[in-house]
Amino acid sequence: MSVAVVRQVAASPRRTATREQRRVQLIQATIRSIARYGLSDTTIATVAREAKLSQGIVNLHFQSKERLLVETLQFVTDEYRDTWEKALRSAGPTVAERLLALANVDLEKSVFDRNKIAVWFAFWSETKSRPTYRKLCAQRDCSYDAVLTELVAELIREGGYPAIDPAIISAGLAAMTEGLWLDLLVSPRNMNQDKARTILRTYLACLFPRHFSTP
Amino acid sequence: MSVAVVRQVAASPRRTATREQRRVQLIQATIRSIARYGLSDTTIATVAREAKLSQGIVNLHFQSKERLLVETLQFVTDEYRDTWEKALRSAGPTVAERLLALANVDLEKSVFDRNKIAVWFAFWSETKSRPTYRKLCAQRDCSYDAVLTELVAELIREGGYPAIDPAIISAGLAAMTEGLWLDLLVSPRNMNQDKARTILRTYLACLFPRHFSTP
Amino acid sequence: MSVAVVRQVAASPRRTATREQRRVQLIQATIRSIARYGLSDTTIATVAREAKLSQGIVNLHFQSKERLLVETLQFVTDEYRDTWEKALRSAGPTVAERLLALANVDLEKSVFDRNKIAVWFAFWSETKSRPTYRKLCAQRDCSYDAVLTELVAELIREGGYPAIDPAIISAGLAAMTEGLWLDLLVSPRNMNQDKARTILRTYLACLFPRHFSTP
Amino acid sequence: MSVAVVRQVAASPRRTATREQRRVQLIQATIRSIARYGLSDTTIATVAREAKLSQGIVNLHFQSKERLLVETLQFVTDEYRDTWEKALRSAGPTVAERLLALANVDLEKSVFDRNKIAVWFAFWSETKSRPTYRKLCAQRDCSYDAVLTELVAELIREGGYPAIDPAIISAGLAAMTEGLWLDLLVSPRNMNQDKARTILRTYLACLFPRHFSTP
DNA sequence: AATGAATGAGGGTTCATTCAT
DNA sequence: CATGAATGAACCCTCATTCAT
Repeated sequence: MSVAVVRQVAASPRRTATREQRRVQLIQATIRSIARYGLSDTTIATVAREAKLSQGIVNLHFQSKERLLVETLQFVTDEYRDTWEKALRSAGPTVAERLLALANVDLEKSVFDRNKIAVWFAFWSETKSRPTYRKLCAQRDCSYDAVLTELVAELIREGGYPAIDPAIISAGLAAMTEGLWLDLLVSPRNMNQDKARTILRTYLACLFPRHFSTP
Repeated sequence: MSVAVVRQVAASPRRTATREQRRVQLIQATIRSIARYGLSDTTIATVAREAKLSQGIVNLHFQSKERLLVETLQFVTDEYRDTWEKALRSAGPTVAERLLALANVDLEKSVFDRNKIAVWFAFWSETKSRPTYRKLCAQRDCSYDAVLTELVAELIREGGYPAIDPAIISAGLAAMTEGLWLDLLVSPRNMNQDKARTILRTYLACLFPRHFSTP
Repeated sequence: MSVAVVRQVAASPRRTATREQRRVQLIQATIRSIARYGLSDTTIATVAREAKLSQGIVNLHFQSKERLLVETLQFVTDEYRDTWEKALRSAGPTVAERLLALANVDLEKSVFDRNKIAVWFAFWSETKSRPTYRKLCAQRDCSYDAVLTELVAELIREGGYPAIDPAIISAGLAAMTEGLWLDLLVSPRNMNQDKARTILRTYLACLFPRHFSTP
Repeated sequence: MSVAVVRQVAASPRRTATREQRRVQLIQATIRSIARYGLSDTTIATVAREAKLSQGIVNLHFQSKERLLVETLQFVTDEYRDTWEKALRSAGPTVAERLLALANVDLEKSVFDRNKIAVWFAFWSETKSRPTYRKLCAQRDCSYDAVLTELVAELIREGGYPAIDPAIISAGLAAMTEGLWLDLLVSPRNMNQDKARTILRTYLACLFPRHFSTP
């Protein structure tokens, strides 16, 4: 993982650290800080402490705290897209397999993680007052939704299911996983990966009984 | 002394009522401020300005900003519970009607509102770093989920649907509405009350085809 | 003096201090700080310390350090104009008396003072990079020069001196007093009020021998 | 090792010359920066940028910002002395010619220049809080005043003017030119070389009518 | 000799809190 | 009860200085 590499660098803040490496290191520290202290208690000091670097370094590499946050959101967004694109590429050949792979990405260990989710919610919660965040967050969903809708459409055709607008189905699917994230965040005792998967699979089995079975 | 007088006045029911009004006034100003500026840009000054009162008033009535926020969350939570309890009371007699009424509460005009939702997300996002918030938010879901699960269970029995754990169904339902809130928050152009209702109804029709029809 | 009043207020930072009084108090503290530490070593902290008030007070009353400085320059400018206007009003009736009174204002004890002069030079030195300062400083000279030129013109007419452009004479006079300020600032041992007065009187005696005698 | 090579090179006269060139380059960059941004906005970064060199170079050659500034003042002082000494050497043989030459130095194109004057005022303004600056600035005037006073004394003797203390005259003359600098700095639209020369010549013609004519 | 990434003290500013009125 | 001036800790950011390269 790139995190490991960064950690290594953090241990020896030598000149060898590339400009880009430092930026990633600081972004990772920002993510940890948001997860740990929340967005409104994340300060340049907490980020620097997480990165085990000095205070001045953030403004050296990002000019301002605001830019650091924007680039952090950008990073998280990119990372998320990379994850599901990769999952799609390594999925089985059938439409059902591809759909399940895509849906499961959101419940994967590295994604269905309270720290990561805390970061998402931090940015979402500021979405209304900060147009920049909203745009970045909206972008995220755009291509994801397109792919999901396409898969749903194919599956409906393939399975001869009643002709329902696939966009309605895919929106419901996406909404459900996001709601499951919230449950993990707020009620971690009542939610876990298995349960989330069961809930989602149950939904899929209900929608596409000829492709998925009830868990 | 004036202290005695004050005590006396404070003890009178009329004064107490006024005191309570001020608190509500400030809590609503807090909600407006969070919706407008975000939680991390909500200051005592923005709250006081929204309430058209002086700076000192918040600490006078709530001792600290932290308490104001907690009581605001409490208020929002109570309001939400009141809303769905009332909806349930005024719902039709059948189980299906009651279930639909409950599910639709989340998509009601006064609830499915970007300002209100922005407040929910603000608190949710701090949930991980502030146990107090988490408890209040978790409470919210507790009784709601119990009622929802019970309704789902009854409907399954009533309709002779395959025996699936009703908790799994109700969790999925609840998750979906929360995900729809997120969509409204982040992509207001792609989401609205009608679409949300269609998505939800489609899901219900799929789950309980003998009770709900596809929209 | 208003300074005395302010001092009194500074000793008891009570609520009785008017908004305007506080502003004046802070401006006076700024002047002392510039005189003592120089403009580039004048910080909000030094100003607050001089005023015996807390750090936050400057931004409370002036929003920013920049505004405090501008208003300080404004204050100094106004004060200077008041001084010479008052001197002119209380001067004798003859033109020569009025001219001497005006010229002597710059060498008066309250004006020909290293602290005050240090403040003038501080702002003048930033004049080139800060248009706001330049405008305020240029304003200062405007009306002063007009009055001085007028007096010179009358004196030339009255004394039947060779017809020289009075603006040239008055510009020279004004320049000389400013140069004397510099001497007091840089070489306080070689310059003092008496010497400055002698230099100026010698110049006037040379220009207008029928009105002024060599000291 | 390369260290040895470097040492060797450093010892060579050619390298020393380069070293001196770098220092001058940096001092001139400092002058430009002060003229452009003002003393309090002149940072090591602005100096390095003006010199088109890296950040670290200033401390490499001057150990500290403070020393750079002192040496810049020293440089400016030396340059000024060189200018008037040269002017004196290339002046005509008569006392009047020498006096005029000396007086005109201050109004010469290379000296009567807003950038240069801005630098002078920057240092003068810090004179009160920084003894080092004051000494350097006072030195400047010392020899200049001596020469000027001597010329004035000779001229008085030569012309048979009334016996006035020549130091009083020369101080007035010097003060006037400094005041003219201020006018150029603060009111560049109302002042220029020609006007300044006229003002000064008018003064000289008034003092020494048998040597100078009114312009 | 020269670079420029990194540091951290200290700058201006914000803001929760206090308190005299 | 209500106000708003005042406080000072803590924020973000700048910048003189250091040092590995």
